[in-house]
Amino acid sequence: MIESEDNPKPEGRVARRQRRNRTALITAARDIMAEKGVDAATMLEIAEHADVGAGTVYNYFKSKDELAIAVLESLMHELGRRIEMVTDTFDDPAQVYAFGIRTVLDTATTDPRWEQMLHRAEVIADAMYRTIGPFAIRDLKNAVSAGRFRESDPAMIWRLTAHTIIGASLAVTGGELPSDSKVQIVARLLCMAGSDGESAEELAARPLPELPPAPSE
Amino acid sequence: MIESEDNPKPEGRVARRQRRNRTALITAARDIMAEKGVDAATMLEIAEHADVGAGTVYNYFKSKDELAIAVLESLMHELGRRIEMVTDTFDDPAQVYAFGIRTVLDTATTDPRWEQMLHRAEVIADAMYRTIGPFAIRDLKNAVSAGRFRESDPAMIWRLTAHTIIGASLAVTGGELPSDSKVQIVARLLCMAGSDGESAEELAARPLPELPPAPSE
DNA sequence: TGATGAAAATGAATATGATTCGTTTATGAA
DNA sequence: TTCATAAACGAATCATATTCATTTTCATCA
Repeated sequence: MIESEDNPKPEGRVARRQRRNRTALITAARDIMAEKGVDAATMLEIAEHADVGAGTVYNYFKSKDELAIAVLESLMHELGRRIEMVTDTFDDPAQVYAFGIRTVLDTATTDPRWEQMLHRAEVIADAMYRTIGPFAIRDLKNAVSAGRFRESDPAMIWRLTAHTIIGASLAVTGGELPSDSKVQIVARLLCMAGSDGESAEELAARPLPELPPAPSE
Repeated sequence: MIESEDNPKPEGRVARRQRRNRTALITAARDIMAEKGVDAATMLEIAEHADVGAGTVYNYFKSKDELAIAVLESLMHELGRRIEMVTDTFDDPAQVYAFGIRTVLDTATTDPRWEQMLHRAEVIADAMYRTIGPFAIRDLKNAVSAGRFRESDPAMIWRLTAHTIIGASLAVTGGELPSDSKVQIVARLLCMAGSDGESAEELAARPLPELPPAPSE
């Protein structure tokens, strides 16, 4: 029964299970919250999906809110990774942005829950393209390499990108999103850089939405 | 006791009380939600502030969520009104934007609840100014008068502005805002155009934050 | 002026779901 | 093998959104 030689570190197995549990919880919460929204996702459902007891969740996260933040963190991290792939693949970062906007808009026009909010979506989206789109993220990478950012942490740049898209998306839907959809939106934004297994070549082959010409300066 | 001659419409008094109740509820909810956030604001507390019974709220709003949306709607309306004042007063719409960013940043560095999220705020804010700020809203008014927007409803433009600021604010705070702070943020953005009674002259006299030079195209 | 019924208000009761906590189980060291 | 500690557990607690049977308000009209 003695198996200590398998564990060079004394806390090996415990640490491993803890990491597994934490990851499983975030994954389960991410799936459920992205599907139904943060409010509708119950802690019991999340615990069951992660195969732990209801009380165990609170050994890893102080509250549901803290868990939701961890989920958002994880989504943002993944989003950053994928945006990186896209910007490595495409020349014009503005296209990345357009891609994101279009993805959100497509989702919104498809999802019946958003339908009623979107009677003016086409018109507003067009306005958004024309004003924010071409400007906000254009030459994002160039701005970074030209040292226009003082902050060296690239994660901040992805945050900036993602959250600006979220802000713009709220404008698309008239600001009447269900109040807890932040996680849902970010989860959907992941589509913008394709699925996880997709190669850079496949990404490059994806059809991009047309970007209206930038207003002349 | 007959007072029918005071009421040209038969439902005069009822309609008046209904309007008063609805307004009182939105006002109470707005105060409490802006103070503590949507989640922490309880329906009972809101009802008590509005001087109605707990059940009465549900005669006016189907759910807490619907009430929160009405509150956001009301805040956005007020915000639009005030942005209009500011844009009428100042020549450069970019300054309006900078004003908004600075207000959010000031609030965030002052409010102890946000303190821990803001260790990188100064650096990030600078990056935000330099990338989004000068571009996103620059010549907003000119864009409108040049017919660059197809949508004629000016409310959409204020939405776009406000929500972009919200998105950018999220970037400022690293995206780690309490999950239900949307109403809080909009409420604070109201400061950006000064208090309700402030005149256009007083607004013009307010010190504006410096706007970094726009990156050359 | 008082009676009448529909609309609105009420708050006690219900339902849901986050969180706590006393108990049980698993783990690593001695 | 035994012990001490840490983690897991889920039933019980608690907070609060929502419902609903009852009461109150009020415009109408005899």
